[in-house]
Amino acid sequence: MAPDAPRPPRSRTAADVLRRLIFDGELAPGSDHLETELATRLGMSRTPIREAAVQLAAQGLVELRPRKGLRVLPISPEDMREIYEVLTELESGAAGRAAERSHAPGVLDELEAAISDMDAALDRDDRDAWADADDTFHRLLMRLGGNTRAEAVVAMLADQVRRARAVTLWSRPLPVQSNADHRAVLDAIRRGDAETARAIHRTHRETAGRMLLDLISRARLKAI
Amino acid sequence: MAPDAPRPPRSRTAADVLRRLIFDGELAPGSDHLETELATRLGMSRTPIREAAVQLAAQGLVELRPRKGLRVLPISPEDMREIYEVLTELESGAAGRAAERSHAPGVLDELEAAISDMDAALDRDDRDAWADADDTFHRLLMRLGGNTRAEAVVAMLADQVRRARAVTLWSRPLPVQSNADHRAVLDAIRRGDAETARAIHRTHRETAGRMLLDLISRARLKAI
DNA sequence: GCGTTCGGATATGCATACACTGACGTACGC
DNA sequence: GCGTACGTCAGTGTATGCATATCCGAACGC
Repeated sequence: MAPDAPRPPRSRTAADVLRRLIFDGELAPGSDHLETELATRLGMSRTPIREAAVQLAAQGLVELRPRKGLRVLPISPEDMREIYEVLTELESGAAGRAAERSHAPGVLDELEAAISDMDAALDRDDRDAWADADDTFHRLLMRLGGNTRAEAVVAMLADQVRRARAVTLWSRPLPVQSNADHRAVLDAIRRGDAETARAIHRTHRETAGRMLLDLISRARLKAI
Repeated sequence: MAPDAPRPPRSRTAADVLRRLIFDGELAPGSDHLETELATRLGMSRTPIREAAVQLAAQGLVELRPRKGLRVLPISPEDMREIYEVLTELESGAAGRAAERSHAPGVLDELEAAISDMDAALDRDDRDAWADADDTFHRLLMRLGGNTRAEAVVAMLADQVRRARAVTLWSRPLPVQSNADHRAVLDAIRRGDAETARAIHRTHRETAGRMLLDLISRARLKAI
């Protein structure tokens, strides 16, 4: 028998469920939701809902407007630029540090595996699988950077743009260049070439950011 | 008469007061504090205290441990390294972008003023005033970078190390090189020389970080 | 003497109750 | 007809009560 898992606190459940609802678009960007309404919807009282709301607000996913309810923050092109700028700096820094450090043998293989998964997904034209593997790659890369703060910040910002990807993933060109970049970064890390790892990843993110911004502005999306 | 300000929500007061107590060291690093105790101390019920606690936890200032109370997180040398790495990357990025953008006339003068304040404080050997002006300089610099996310992240991390400065400020050498760096960054921004602004500020932060780490490890401080 | 189990004390997590504030609509005055 | 003032109502912010889970100590067994 699995030792029955202790029931997670309701506030935690609330935060998890709300996050999922936001990512899935069930709580649309820009929409308002009263605490009472959410409490009923999740089958709990307002107290844990409020606690979760405060956390999500601290992570920049929602905004708490007294009497208006909790508003799911839309991401404007300007927000997108900001987020990608920070991602670019922190991730390329992590790539550089990853190259400077030594790693347990298996770890780099995981990165390799994520890249292979992306390749395979591209062959099948399975964009969702590609996106998942891409997430994994970037998450592993941050882990290799050996800076938990940077990791946490990047995770938070990645969450903020996650919703946007649902929109852009299907209208963007197939991300083939992306994967060449990933391999080049991995190679540089293997060789311990910090400067190259940093530079390539920086360019990679800058390009991706510009492409997304372009996509969004072409689509006349004022907010996502 | 000033239109009487509406009374701020208790939860906000709680967060502000707790932050101050932490910075002032009245809630010592590593110490535990029960919600009930804090509620009594701040003259309010547990509800707003909890809300504030969740916020502070999200900012990485405290940790919520069921039944142990809220624990003021100590900063280890390792934490310090992490934080300075992120500060280095985000601030130097901001310095670079600040040089690329154009600014309203008065704005750069504020930066200049902060630097002068630091000079004056150094002449008086007034380290507290120097630290305040240094804060102002770095805050303004981030503002000039034009990235509110980066600004928020940096502010959060600066808060995390604020306590440490109380310890290091008095044992470190007089920060004279610091000010030369600041002027050089400002000059580069004025000239629109992004590359130089970025590079100098990066070196500035790297040096400061190494110095602090050195100071802390010399003092055998395992945590602050 | 040491380990284990049981019981009590206690802090928390959550639900609920309530007062207050801000918003909106209506009605009145001009 | 337009602007203003008042009343009503809803939602939040906060307090409080309670059930539960956990931790510590003591007592018992080995």
